[in-house]
Amino acid sequence: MDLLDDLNPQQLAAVTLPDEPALILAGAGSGKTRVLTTRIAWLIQTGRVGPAGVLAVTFTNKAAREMLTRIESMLPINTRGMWVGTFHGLCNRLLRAHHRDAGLPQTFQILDVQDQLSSIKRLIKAANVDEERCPPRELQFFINSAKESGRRAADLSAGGHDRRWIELFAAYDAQCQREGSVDFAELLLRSVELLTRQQALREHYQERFRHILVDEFQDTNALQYRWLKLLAGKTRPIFAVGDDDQSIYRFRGANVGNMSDFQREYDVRQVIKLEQNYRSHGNILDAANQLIGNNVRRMGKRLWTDAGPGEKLRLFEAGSDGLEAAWIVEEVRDLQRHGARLLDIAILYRANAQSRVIEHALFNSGLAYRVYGGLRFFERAEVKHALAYLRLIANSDDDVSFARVVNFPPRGIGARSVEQLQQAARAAGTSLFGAIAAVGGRAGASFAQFSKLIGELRAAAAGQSLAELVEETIERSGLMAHYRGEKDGADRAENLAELVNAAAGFVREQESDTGAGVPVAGDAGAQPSASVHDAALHSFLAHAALEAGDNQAGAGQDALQLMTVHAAKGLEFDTVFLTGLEEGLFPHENSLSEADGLEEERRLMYVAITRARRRLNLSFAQSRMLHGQTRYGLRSRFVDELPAKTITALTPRLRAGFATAAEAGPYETRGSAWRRSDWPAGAAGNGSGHGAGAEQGTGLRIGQGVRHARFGDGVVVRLQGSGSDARAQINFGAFGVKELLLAVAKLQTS
DNA sequence: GGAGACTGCGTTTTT
DNA sequence: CGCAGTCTCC
Repeated sequence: MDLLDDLNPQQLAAVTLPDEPALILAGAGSGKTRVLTTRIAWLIQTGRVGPAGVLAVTFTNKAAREMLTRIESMLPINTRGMWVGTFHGLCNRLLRAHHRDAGLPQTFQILDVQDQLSSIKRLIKAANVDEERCPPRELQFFINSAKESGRRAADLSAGGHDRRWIELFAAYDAQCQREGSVDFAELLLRSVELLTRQQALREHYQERFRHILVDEFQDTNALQYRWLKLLAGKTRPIFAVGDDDQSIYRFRGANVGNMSDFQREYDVRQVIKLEQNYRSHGNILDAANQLIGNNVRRMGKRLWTDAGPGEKLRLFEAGSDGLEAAWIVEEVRDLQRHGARLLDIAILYRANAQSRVIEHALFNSGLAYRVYGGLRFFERAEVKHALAYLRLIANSDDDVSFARVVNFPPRGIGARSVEQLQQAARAAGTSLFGAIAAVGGRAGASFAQFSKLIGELRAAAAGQSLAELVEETIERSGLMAHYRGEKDGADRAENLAELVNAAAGFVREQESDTGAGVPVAGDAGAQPSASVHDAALHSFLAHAALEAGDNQAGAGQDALQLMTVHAAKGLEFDTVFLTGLEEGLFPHENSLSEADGLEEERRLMYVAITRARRRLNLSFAQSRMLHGQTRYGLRSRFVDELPAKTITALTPRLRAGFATAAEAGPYETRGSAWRRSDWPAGAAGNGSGHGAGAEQGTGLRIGQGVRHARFGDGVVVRLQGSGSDARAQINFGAFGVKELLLAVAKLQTS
């Protein structure tokens, strides 16, 4: 059977496991996705299950798509009946099909994080609560945490929580219910409640889904686990794939404990470990294994490869963050000279703020780069504005959207008018839109005009394609004209135009197949939708909320890949630069006070290391500009946890640094081959201007040795100001650290 | 209603 | 330092 060709024994065992609960511990690069998809294909091919009996859950849309693509390439079957998607996408599908039983309008809107926040802000204002006493973000976190642990306001006791918060939680849920909107956590909670309450429905799905497969199981939260258990019932096997060593989302509610709970609760007989790694060379894996071995709470796993040791890891100590960036530029150029593509090189960091210095250096060097993790397409303000109009067309009671665009583009409806309308709405118990008739005067006339616009767009929609509706909406709402008239609005206007394309593309995809996250008629208990166009619009809006879209265009271009370690999870690169390996930054200082915080940081480091296929470059800086001031960091403890024999330490020509000599503690350099550093002329200047303040023009840089007539030999630890105000802090050892005005002080460089 | 000053804040973030 | 969100004044 060619499906099973080339699987290693453990993979084969996992793929062909009998129908029983299974836990697959899949190490980084061990062929996890392959096992998951081959398992599905094998189950179908051997007739153990039909496509409609498969439920496969992932966390990201990308992973879900990848899974579908692979299955389709393995089997000549229609994946239409299969439920493959994200937790949220599948919940959306479930709730659309059974909206009545779930107590929702069929047209319920999905609130993304921003929508939810503005909804909460509106609520706080309406309840006359002081935002100081109740920060919206904190309330949002409170509500989401509660929901993700399966609790509603009624389930919370006042003890421990502020009673006001619980009241606001209840009021928020009531507001969402009234407006027909559902936040991300609600999608899950509503589904869990629906399945818990409706026995017949639950049994229907338990009967239907004969095999349930879960990806990245270590990232599931309490509610998602409950959801899985409800669908599996007592009989259906769950095939859970995960890696406890790659659990890095605890701060978002993920509970690694689900893995051992699952093992216990389902009496999993055999945990299959996938430990053969097909990604990285030996030295990289040795480093990863030794590092993660320092974690106490593990299920236990050791990656190995038959690819040979490969290159050693390289460790670079930079004088400053700017110099670290300059070094990366040099190294990248070197790799390029040896034929490497930029696309295969990643620069990773712990926190987004670190990217700026690196971007600066890359920009000046002319190297192409792409930063992941910014605003995504459907999260952009202009796109959200357009979507708000579309949502109003779909459901005029959507107050979130109403408030967002009633005066955007500006049409003379101010805060006072909106307040007036809000009062009228509250008095009459209607939505904002529904209260328009109750407002008189000039404000009333403005509102009526807005209402007319929405009504006309809705009427026109009946005879239009989705793309035409989108286009007409952005034109007649005035959005397009607004951005065209703005001096920096060209990009935004372009994004609006792109939204029309996105709508057209979406419809095309719908027609060719039925992807996850789309309401499907024909499921048990499904209620037919009102009209074809309505359905298309609603699907599109759900799609926009559930899939934020690509980070940016140009993904395939040959450019360096910059991202946080979190964002790199699941990806791999020939060469990885892992930067900012300093105490306080990685591991992050905030994590040290949390229980299990250090272990999670170490798992993060483990994820970072295992991204590299051939080359892994580690770096840290003696000084780093953070929050407007220079900080001196020590080398990360994680660096010292790596096996010395896998590392080559590099050094810049001038290593006499303040941090090194006086503060860095045990600083012997390990590894053997010291590299004769070949700084390009002016490299120090390159990294300046940004990281280390006034390096430029002073002829000095951090870490440089200098001689003063009175204080003797010293080391530059900080530079600030420029021109005649340029000053340097210099450590003169016995004389202490002095701040000198460079225009005055006579310094000799040494 | 909107541009420009002012303040406060600063891990990570699949949906 | 750089930004996002708020405030103030026209």
